[in-house]
Amino acid sequence: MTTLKDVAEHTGLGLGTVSRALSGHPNVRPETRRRVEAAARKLGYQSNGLARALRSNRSNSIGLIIPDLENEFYTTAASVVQGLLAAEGFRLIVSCSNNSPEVDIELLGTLIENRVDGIVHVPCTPDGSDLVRTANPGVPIVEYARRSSARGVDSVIGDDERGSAEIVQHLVDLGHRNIAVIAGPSGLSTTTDRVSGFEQACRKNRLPKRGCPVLYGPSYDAQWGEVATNQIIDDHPDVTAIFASSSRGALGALKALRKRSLSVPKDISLVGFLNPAWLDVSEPPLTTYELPLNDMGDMTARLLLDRIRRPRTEQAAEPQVLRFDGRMILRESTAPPRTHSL
Amino acid sequence: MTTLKDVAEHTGLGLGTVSRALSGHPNVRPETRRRVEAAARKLGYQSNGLARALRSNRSNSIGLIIPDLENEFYTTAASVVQGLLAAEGFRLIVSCSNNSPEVDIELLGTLIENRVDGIVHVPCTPDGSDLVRTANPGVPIVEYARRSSARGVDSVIGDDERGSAEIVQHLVDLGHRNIAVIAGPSGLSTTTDRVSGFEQACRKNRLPKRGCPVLYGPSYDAQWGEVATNQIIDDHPDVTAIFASSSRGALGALKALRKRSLSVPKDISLVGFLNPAWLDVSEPPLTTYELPLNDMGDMTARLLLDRIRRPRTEQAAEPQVLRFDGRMILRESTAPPRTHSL
DNA sequence: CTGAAAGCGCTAACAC
DNA sequence: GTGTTAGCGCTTTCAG
Repeated sequence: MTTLKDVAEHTGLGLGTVSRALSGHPNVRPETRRRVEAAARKLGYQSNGLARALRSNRSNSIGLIIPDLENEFYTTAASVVQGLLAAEGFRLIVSCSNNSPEVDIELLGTLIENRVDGIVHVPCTPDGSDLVRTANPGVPIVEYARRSSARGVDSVIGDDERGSAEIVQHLVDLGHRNIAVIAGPSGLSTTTDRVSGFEQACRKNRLPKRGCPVLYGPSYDAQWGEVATNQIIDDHPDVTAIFASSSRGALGALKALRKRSLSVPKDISLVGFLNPAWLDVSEPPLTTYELPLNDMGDMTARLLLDRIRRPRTEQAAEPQVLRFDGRMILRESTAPPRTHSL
Repeated sequence: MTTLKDVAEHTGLGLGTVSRALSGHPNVRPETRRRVEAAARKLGYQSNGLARALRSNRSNSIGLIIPDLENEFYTTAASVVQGLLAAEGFRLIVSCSNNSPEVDIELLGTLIENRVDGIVHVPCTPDGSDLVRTANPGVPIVEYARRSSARGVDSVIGDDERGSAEIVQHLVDLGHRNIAVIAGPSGLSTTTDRVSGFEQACRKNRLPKRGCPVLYGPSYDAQWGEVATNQIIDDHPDVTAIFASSSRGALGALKALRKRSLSVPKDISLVGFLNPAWLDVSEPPLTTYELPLNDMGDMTARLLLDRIRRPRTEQAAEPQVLRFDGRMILRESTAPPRTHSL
């Protein structure tokens, strides 16, 4: 592979000059720059980013850790963040923890090892980015979607609590008093917040506590949604409405209900959470709570860039928590509770 | 940040020994290794991957360029590939070209600059990875899903042609003779292959050429699916079945049909292509052609690893083209052609 | 404006 | 087994 040195020798110029010419440094005669560029092109020169990053101590890359590459909730964020960062000259290194805390830690380590300039992190554990944060106070980290107890870390999250409360209230308004929630893994802030919103609404409306089961699961995926739904139908025959607190969970619930030939909303009402593209061509179209994912991704990228670029002294000492409101989307999956038995 | 040198000084050992101890080199006394490890932990040492990669000329990272981060077709591949590579000690750098040839080229350049050990590429143009290939004959590249004219590049693709032909044949068997296809951007091999399969089936069954319009579009996304569907209904009233040749296209078609209150399959039959998770909870569940994405992703990763690890001389001189067969999934979106007018 | 020189942090040869 | 040394390819002083 041709190096800067090769170009220097080829042009008879010094290494420094060639470097400056190629990196757009002002103090270079236009004529010289042209010569260098011509030689570089001719020799097929490709600058070595590793060497540059090592020397200049800036890698121009940002790490992103999401728990699931096949969940639109996270890939939307990835997409938005990558778009914005690319425009600012940063590369995005996307990695996926599969919701495993061990992998998560390991990935954080690798990112640090590769000297990324900043990290967007969807933590898989309550203490989240803490380990890395303490080991490495230098790298700016923004937590996305879920927040953790890590200190000195900004976060951009949706107002899950309020969203949950709102959507449950809608069910109550229709007359439901026995509502089940398909929750995610306990310990994640999203789960906690969504369940908390649910319980808040229950309390406010004096719903019977034991008539409103909360099913914590191993993940947010469709399979768990399916299992949980079957469990609800089997073990809680009084339940007339299900709140699937994630998009994949809703998908699973839909599948389970369909397999059992239960009609939504005639036999049972179903609401989702989040609004993936397919949710309004489902049978039936699902009532849900939409979060402004584009704005959230946008803000995540901006916040991180700001942390990277502004000297620390200028910045707010306290980490920021930016919470985004969503809105309910009424579709056709809810109705007053059934009067017949299943 | 603490460096190897710091650890060396702290332990009173030489730089080389410390390096060996930490990288698991056999020739180190266990006792010494323990001491080094303790010191490293105590000082919060984080090895610098950039320096290692620069020196050892191996970055342990693989680049992946996909055209769309929000399309499950590609993210599934990303997920599978990343899983396999992670197990082998490689990092995956995911980037997204947004189907823009310029961005695509640029991303390839960045990957090369950062000295990735290999590249998985979904090309956005007919000549694909060619530019980089010629500029940089050293880096192994595997093209995924779409193949290009680039020389010396392996590819792993689905048998789009046969899949198309099969699914169109199903429509013909039901009695349809006026079938429209919502195709993607012309020039992509997937588009070409799918259209070619379609035309093959048309010819074989002597369908009227001008009664079977092919709508090429700007992208594979849902919006184009919607636009195309409207166009078909408006401009081709004889069409009784639509072949949406991508998953997002099918989603758009479904939305358009729903908006016009056309019933599938009573008014019009609709088949999709590929089988995202939500496709069987849609209204109606869509008949489609499923590709073995997991196997394809798996093979992509293996092929690339092999190219990276095996000396070039041992390898097949000719680039390989691995074509994967899929299978039709019959659901409820097709029926004999309508006998009424719309 | 340009050249020379000093490293960034690490690995790999080579001596001991 | 361990220490020493020479760079990987680049940026960035510092002189001129």
